[in-house]
Amino acid sequence: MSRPFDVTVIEEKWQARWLDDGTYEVDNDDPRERFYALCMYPYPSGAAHQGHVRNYVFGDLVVRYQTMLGKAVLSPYGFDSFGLPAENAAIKAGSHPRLFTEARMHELKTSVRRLGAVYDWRREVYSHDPEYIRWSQTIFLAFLEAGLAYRAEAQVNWCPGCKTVLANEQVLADGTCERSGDLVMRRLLEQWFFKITDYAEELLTSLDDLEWPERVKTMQRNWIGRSEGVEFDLPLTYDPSKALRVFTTRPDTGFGVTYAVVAPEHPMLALLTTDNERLRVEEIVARATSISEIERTSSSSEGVAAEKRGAFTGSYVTNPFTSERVPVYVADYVLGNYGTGAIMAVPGEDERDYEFAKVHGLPVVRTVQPPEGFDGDVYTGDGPHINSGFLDGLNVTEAKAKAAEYLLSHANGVAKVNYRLRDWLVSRQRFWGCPIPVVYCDDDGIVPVPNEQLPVLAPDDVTMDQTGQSPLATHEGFLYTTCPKCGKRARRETDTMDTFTDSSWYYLRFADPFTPDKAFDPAQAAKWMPVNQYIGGIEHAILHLMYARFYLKALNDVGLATGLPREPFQRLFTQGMIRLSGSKMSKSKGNLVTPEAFYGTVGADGLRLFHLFAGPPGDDLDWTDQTLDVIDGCGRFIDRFYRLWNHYDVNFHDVEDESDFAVRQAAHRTIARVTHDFERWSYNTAVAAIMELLNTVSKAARSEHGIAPSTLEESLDIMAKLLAPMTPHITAELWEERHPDQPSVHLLSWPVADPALVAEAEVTMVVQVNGKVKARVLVAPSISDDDATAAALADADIAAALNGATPTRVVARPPRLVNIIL
RNA sequence: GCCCGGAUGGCGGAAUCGGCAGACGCGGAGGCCUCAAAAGCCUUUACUCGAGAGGGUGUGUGGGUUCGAGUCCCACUCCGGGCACCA
Repeated sequence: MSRPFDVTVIEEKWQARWLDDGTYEVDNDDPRERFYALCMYPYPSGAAHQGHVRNYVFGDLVVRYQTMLGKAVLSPYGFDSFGLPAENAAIKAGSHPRLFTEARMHELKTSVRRLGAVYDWRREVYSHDPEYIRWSQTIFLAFLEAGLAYRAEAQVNWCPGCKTVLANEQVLADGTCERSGDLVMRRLLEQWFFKITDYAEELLTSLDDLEWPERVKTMQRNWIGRSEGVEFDLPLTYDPSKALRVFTTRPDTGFGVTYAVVAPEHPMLALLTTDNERLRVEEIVARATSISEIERTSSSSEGVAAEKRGAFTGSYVTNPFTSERVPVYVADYVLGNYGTGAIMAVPGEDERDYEFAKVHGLPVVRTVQPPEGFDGDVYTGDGPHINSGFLDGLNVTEAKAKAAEYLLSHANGVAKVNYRLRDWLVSRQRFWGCPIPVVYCDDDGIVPVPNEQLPVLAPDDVTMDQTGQSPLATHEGFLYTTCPKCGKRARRETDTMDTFTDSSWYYLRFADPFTPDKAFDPAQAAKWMPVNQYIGGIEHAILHLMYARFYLKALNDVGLATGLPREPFQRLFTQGMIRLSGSKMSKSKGNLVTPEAFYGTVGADGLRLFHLFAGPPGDDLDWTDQTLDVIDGCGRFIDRFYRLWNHYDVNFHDVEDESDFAVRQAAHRTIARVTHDFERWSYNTAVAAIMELLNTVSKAARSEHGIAPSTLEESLDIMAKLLAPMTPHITAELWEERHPDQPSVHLLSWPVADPALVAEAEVTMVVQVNGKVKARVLVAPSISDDDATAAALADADIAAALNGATPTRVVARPPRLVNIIL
């Protein structure tokens, strides 16, 4: 498309200007009201794609808009620069991940600048910066000292092909390794954990006060998975001094317990297993621990080898409700790391127990009377209890309370809250991450690396080969060191931290990136925290956002964030994904439409306007055949604005008259609309409002009657200001041409609508007869019910529609509507 | 299976508090300008009956509440997402 101006020259001029002038640099002692706007820490995967563009267009609009509102806006940028893709690329190319990463960082930085997004680049941070590593390690050691970091054995994802542990995200939905395609195994390994479960309750309850999308909050609530129940003892029949401890949320179904189950990992399993049953039990345990998680969890749905999923242990326990003995089974459908790792099984009221009972021929007792007509096998709803002794007749809620009370006094029962949330496994057997700063000494055990020896950096002279093992584990210079306590030879930890640790505190370093002697000065960070507006993709709804919340709470508790809020992100906006013919647009799918394709035609401004206009920011965006036409339309709009600005085809009259008043009203009402739309994240309607205004002003200016110069100038200035956060380049350029004596449009105040012009002298009131619109009359906005009714009945069209009939009722809702009922 | 979210013209979408359904844009149709084209500008565009004036229908389906429902309530269908043996 041909443009009436040189888009590339203008855009590059202003991008250089903003950067060189430090227009969006902001100091911590800035006296203005503060606003912290932040887009999620990006992984540097190369030049920006449309997903990035969408993210940064919204972010940049917030930054520029809040600046025009007179605030000191913190807008930092940095890179989540550790991670697997760089490591894999380096292995493939036989080079160092740093080279690959820094090249990608450069590309991404160049392309966000080309988009016109503005940042305080002095504050740039990136995860693999030795300084950043130092503070990441300091935080780890503070957690270690506080007992929030600990080492334990854990079942992890093990890829036999790569001979390494994988993160959950690296395991595909079918249970195979994303890289080698091997079936991922479970393995018991010593790993580092963060005690996020200590914060389960706070992470859950403080969600309530966050201005986050309900969807994200719900996902986090589900992930935390709070459930209230009772933990109690099932005494062993052959030795009642010993007991199997179980957790249940349905103590009311206790009379229906016909067996008990322990997880294959349960510590009492050996004790429970009798010689006769040992072989079969060991089979179950071997299978459960060696097969993939997917295989273990999917076999029930497919009914594959159902009888192999569990076996009788040979022992019995006593049901405290009935005093009857029930068999104890081992089964893989009970998890070792939730609750007590053992359950009471109630096949009458639990689907999973029923499935198992059916296969193993165990009795089913129903304890809740299902409603009439219920024909299922398992009833989990409410109803009066039956077959339940002292609980008979009670509903579920009543019976739960009474049964819990009974267990408290008869079975060492205790009310208990369990969470689905697990501790955060942070060890990664990877090279391209932040090294975990501890050493292992034969005499002193786990010894933290002392502060003055930080950061612990991975050596550069490594060969990234295809063995799949981290080169740290075999690099003798790195591996062997001296124990900080006793001075003897000791081994370094060769695992690195999950990269989610880096993105859990970067927003704090952004607030105070210059402090040389600590991760951040809480007093400085407190000036900006919490982030006023956080913007990112819905795909981080659980992991990143949960981890970052945990970090700030933990940093508070270990004394590194004293005086800071406990929640990092007050408002969150999650933008929709870009889809191309139904699937997510991504580099790996090779279906990218790069932003570069548009810079020479509609420019960054046109592309930005498209992303704002295309639909609600939170909705997914379908990239279709029509999309290119819409993008052209956005460029066309900018051209029309440019031409009107330059008085192309405009007729003038000298003195302002009624037509000018109408134009001015439209302009001021648009200020009100756009401002309101910005506040409620409705950018598509804000763009539509400005388009409407341009149509109105153009029409007036091109009419034979023409427009007063003062009216045109006022309207154009208003439009330029309203457009400034959306299409920053062209508005800056035009403003400079017209107002060379003034500061840049971006440094001016956001326009305020004149209330006198927003107010309406007359409004259109709809008159209906039996709910159908029959006439429209002009009335004063403040008209009374009676006057509105009178005005409606006086209308000629209404008189005709009534045709002499007498209304049975008139509903007057002035000034919008009067409805006459016959 | 459970939990969220959604369904409006040919398309993306608008309707903020229960009150004119379809703003704005894309696409289409017709026209102006031009030797011609591109660009630009103007008109028109939910469906349907009608030459027209005008009428009827219409927000996934079926009910309900109300003077009035895209909006609220009940039941359902389809689509998208999250979680998925968490006892």
